[in-house]
Amino acid sequence: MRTPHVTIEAPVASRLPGPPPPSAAGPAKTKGAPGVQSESASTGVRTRSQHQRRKRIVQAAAALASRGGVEAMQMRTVAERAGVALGTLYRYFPSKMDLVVAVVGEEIDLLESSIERRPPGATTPPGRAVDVLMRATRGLMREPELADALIRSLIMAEVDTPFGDRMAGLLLRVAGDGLTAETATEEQFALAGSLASVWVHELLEMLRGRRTYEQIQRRIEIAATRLLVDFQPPPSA
Amino acid sequence: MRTPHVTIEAPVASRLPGPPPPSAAGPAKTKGAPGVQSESASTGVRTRSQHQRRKRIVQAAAALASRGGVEAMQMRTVAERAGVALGTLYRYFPSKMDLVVAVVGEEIDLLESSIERRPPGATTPPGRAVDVLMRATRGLMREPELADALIRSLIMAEVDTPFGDRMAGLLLRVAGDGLTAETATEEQFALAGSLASVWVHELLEMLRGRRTYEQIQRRIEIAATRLLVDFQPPPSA
DNA sequence: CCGAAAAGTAGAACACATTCTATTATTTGT
DNA sequence: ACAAATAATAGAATGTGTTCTACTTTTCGG
Repeated sequence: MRTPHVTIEAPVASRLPGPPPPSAAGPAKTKGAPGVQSESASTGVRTRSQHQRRKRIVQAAAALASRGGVEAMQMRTVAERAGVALGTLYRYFPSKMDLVVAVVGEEIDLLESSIERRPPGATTPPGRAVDVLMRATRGLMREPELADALIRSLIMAEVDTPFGDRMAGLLLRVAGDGLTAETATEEQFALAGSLASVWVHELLEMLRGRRTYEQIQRRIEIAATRLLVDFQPPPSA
Repeated sequence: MRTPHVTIEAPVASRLPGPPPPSAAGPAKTKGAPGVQSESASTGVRTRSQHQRRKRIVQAAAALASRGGVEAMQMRTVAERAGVALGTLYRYFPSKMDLVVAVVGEEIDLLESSIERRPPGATTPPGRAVDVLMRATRGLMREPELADALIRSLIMAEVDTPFGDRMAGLLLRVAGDGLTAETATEEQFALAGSLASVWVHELLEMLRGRRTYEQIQRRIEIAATRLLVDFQPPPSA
């Protein structure tokens, strides 16, 4: 299982071979066509009660993680708090990591809707990117234990981790004023991705107690300024 | 223990409170002068046999990790292969992570001496940085299991992780032609650090099978070009 | 409504990091 | 060289993720 690939293989489509139920922590593969995609079909869910269960599980997990971090989020405890059997929990989330990924997914959803509600106001691409990243930073700082748990686990995750990609996409959108993974050049995409990874790293350093909020801001600004120079707002040119 | 800090406290000097013996997984602080460095004083070791033990342990650990990755590197097995008791192993390395850090330290040492032997030939700062990073990448690729194990563990590590810092320092040296953490500006240091974190991230993606060597190279080049623009070789100006 | 398949449950079982205990070397100060 | 201190050892014990078993409900096609 823990075999690193190194050479890309199949596009890593569906990871879970047999698992029949909902599961599909699969934050998905940037759904081929950005059209619809009823979450019922995608996740292979059957009934509504399964959605309920899944939600209860993720909720319980998040609540526990908000307290003592990943270690407080013990599978037995999560199952108990969610009112499901341990076996069921494992049916929904084949490993603790998958559960963590699901929790993170919700957090990112939150950030994205927050961005939509109140878009970054800065006038330059780097400015907007920094704005978004620092907003995300503050959000995560509110629940240090959870943030710590989530970020680390995500990095460790064997499962498909849309974290970096989603962040990169988000940055692309706000920095490139409407750019998407499709309309951006490969280079721009790479740059957004780089900025995202710098952010993640700084966040980790902060959680380790080796950076203050201000230091992170400074470093993110420095990196963003360099990395996003070519993101001149498309129209004005 | 798993409490993230968020607000910097004491400069996190010595982590191990009481542990009397060797320990000091401390891959050291980029030895001031690249000259000698009797490994006896630095680690606070007592006898020679302890050096032997320590070395045997790290060796056994590395060997095991080269095979099945972190999971093959089980503490019991390491202890056995190294010919020490489990308790002793834990006396030297309070946790598996510490052991991993030690193994990584050796790898980095290897890279550094390789760099010294054959310095990057490129003429631009970004070029030299890319050279070094890709050389490191190739080195790690030779033992994917080990690389995977090491990188992940390092990122997860609660312990002081000189990884990023050492890499940043190394980049600073090769890119800024002789710059050190001391002579560089805070900004340059931050930029080198950013590049290092981008590299680590790309490496992880590769180990996950989501990047090819070529893609990494391309991305590193893109990021390095932007991040190291101000690193103009100091003299020519 | 019936029976098979799928999902859920309770709880035992297993694996591995980490800790603890009792005992036996080794080292060290004098 | 001797006693106290320190290191090492063998191995049991603990904690938590993960797996497995046997059994009960739900769901669903007919």
